[in-house]
Amino acid sequence: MINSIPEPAIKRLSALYQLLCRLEVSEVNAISSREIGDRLDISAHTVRKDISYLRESQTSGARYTVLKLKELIARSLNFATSRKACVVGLGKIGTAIINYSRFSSYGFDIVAGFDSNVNIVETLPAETDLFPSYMIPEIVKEREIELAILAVPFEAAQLCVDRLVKGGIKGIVNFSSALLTTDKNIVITDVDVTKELRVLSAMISLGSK
Amino acid sequence: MINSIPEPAIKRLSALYQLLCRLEVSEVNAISSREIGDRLDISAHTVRKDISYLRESQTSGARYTVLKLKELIARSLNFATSRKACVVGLGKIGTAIINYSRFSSYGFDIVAGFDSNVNIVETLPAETDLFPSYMIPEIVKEREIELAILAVPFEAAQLCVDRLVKGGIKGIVNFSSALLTTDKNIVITDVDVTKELRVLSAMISLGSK
DNA sequence: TAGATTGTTAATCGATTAACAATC
DNA sequence: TAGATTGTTAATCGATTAACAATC
Repeated sequence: MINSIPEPAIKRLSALYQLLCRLEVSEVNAISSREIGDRLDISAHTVRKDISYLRESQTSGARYTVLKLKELIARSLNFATSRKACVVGLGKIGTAIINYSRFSSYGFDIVAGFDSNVNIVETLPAETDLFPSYMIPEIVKEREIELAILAVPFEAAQLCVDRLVKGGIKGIVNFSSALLTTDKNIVITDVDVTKELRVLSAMISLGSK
Repeated sequence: MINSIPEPAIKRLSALYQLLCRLEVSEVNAISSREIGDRLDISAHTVRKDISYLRESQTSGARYTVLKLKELIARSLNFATSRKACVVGLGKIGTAIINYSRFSSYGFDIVAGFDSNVNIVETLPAETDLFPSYMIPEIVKEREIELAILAVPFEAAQLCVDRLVKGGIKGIVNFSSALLTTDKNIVITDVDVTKELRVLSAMISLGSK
C-alpha cells in the first residue's frame, strides 16, 4: 500500500525530513505547505501531494506540526531504525567521511573502513575499525552492513563493488568516477563532481531550468 | 531550437559523454544505442531519443562513431570551451578537490581557492592561488569565474553563496549540508552524503526502484 | 543483398499542477 | 465565525517507450 511512492517523491521527502530536523532545532512548531515549498524550491501542491503518499487518510485544515510530520516521514521511509554503513577507500575523501562524526546522529553507524593499502589500515588514526580490502565480504556479512560509501580510485571501483555485493550490501554511494555494474536489486547513487560541473555547465549554456 | 533539451536528458547526455571519453581511451570506434543503454542502465530508446535532441536531422542506419558522437555532444552542450571554477572552503573535502588535478583535462580550470581562515590560506600547499573568503566577490569578478565548489561548514554556507553571487557566479556544487537560497538564474546542485544515504535507505525499505 | 541499426513520429505512461470540499 | 490550509481527485503536462520507415 505505502509501497508505491515515486522516486522523485522519495527524494523530496528526504529533503523535507532534513528541513524538519533543522526546524525542530530552531524550535519552529508548525509550517505550511507553502512555506515548505518556498524553502525547498518546489510548489506547495507537490509538497502536499508528496505528504499524501504517506498518510493514512486523516483530513485536516491546520498547518503541519513539525514534530508530527517528521515522525510520519521517519516512520514511512524507515528513518527511525539505524543502518550500518562502511567506507571503502581511505584516501582524502574517504578519511574525511569516516571522521565526520555526525552520521550516527542521523541514523547511520559507520562500523568499518577498508583500504587495499595495509599500511594505511594500520596507521590511520580513526575511531572506526579498519580492515584490508580483501576482508570486505567477510566483515560486511559479519557486521550486517547494509550501506557502503565507495571512495576508491576509478580502477579499483568495480572490484570493491563485487566484494561488497558478495558480502550482501544493499546500497552504495559511489564517489569514484567509475561506471559501476551490478544486480538490479542493489541501489547505487553516483556522486561525481566532474559530472556535476558538466551538468551545471550545460544548464548554464542552454539556459534550461 | 537546440535550447529545449529536457533536464533529465542533459544529465544522461553528460553521463554518455563521460562514457564516450572512456571508450575513446580504450580505442573503441563504434557503439550501438543498445550497448550504450546497457552500460548506462537506460533503454536504447531513451539513448536514441536523447541524441536526437542534438541532431541536425541526418538519418543514418550505422552505429554511432565514438569520436563523432562525443564531438556532437561537446558542441551541443558546450563542453568544448573550458570554464573557470573555484573552491570555497579548504577543509578536508575542499583540499581533496582542489588538489585533484584531473579537472583541467575535463575542461574545468580551478583558478582560485578561498577559506575564512587566513592561516590556512597562507600555509596550505596548493598549486592554486588561495585567498581569504572576504575577497570572493572581487576575485570571482576579476578572474571571470563561473562555477564554484562549496565545501564550507553548514553555518558559513549562505554567506559564501551571497559573496559568490555578488561576484557573478553562475553555478554552484554545494557540498555543505545547508539548504541554500538564491536567484532563480543561478544553478545549484546539492551533494550531501547524508541525504544520499537516506534516499538509499528509503529505497531499500520500500523496494521501489 | 539481407540483417542490423538509426532517427523521429505517435502512443503510453507517470508525475506535477490545479481545483475544491473538508477541516481547523 | 471567517480566513487559511490541508488532502485528494481530476486535468494537464512532459518524459519515456514503442514502432517503423529510412539507411547503412
